[in-house]
Amino acid sequence: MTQFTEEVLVIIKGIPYGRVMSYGRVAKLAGNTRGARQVVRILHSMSEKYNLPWHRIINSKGKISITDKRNAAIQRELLISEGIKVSEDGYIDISTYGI
DNA sequence: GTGGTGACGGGCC
DNA sequence: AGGCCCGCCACCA
Repeated sequence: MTQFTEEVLVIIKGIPYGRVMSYGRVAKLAGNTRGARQVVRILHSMSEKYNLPWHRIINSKGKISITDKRNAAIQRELLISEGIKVSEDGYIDISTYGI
């Protein structure tokens, strides 16, 4: 467990209800501007056991970036259930819901 | 050691 | 917006 990883966990858990943040943004706040891919890894491996709001993480274009159709649909549902508007192809208005 | 692989980002059309 | 390209970096076979 590196320092960066801990920071990422704290930041992600700190994203308020109804807001979203991009991978790169999280990485930057955690202290590594180029750590977006590492954030992805952390989400993949720890989102379940650490109970992370992984659905509040989207890419810099404001779109759900998950390749797995199944999980992408789940993320969309979770966001909508938080009052966030998500278009059918997975776009979120980042200027409204972004941090 | 080594090469392929992403739930990515940014720059440039 | 969206496509293409390249840089990045931990992970895994």
